[in-house]
Amino acid sequence: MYDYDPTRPKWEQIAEVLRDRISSGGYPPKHKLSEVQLEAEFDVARDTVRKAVRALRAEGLVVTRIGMGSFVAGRPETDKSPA
Amino acid sequence: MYDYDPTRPKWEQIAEVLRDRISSGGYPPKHKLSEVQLEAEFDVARDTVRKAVRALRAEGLVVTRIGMGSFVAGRPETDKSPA
DNA sequence: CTTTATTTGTCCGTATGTATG
DNA sequence: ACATACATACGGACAAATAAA
Repeated sequence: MYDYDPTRPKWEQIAEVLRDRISSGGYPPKHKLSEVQLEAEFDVARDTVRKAVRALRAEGLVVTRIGMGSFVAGRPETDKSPA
Repeated sequence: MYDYDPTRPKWEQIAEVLRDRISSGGYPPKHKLSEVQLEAEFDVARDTVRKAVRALRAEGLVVTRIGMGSFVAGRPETDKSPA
């Protein structure tokens, strides 16, 4: 289980963990971030997970599509799309 | 119960007690200072408790976060934040 | 096309706690 | 002691979008 710092919001701490997984490569581009899955892993309400994901989305680290899910965003420049 | 010195503000005396608990380790870092709880323990109004907490906050002994609560501050040096 | 399942979006309410008046 | 506002956190319910059978 996770040891949450009571002086800071859970969603913020969860966002940090996810941000770290993304930057470390643990969560590669296209990796799916399921709300229900994160809800279970971090043992929090969906509302809390959504706040964390929203933060990452605001940072451009993840993209969300209704009915599909949230995914780790590929780096803006270094995408292998042919010119 | 507490024996308050009538010649001095209650909040000041309460602040002293709390300051002592913090420095003695009775209240370790991250320990929560609930206004409701202190209100009951010291048998004073919430305003009185708030004045005491405000004093400790001004001294940097506690940190307060909106919607979360007031907590004993960790020492400035021993923060686990990397960068 | 319809049904089912999955997932995000949005709204409701409840509870706790701080900030302010 | 009361009321209002805001922030966190939890839980439920339904809608919308997507995909697959």
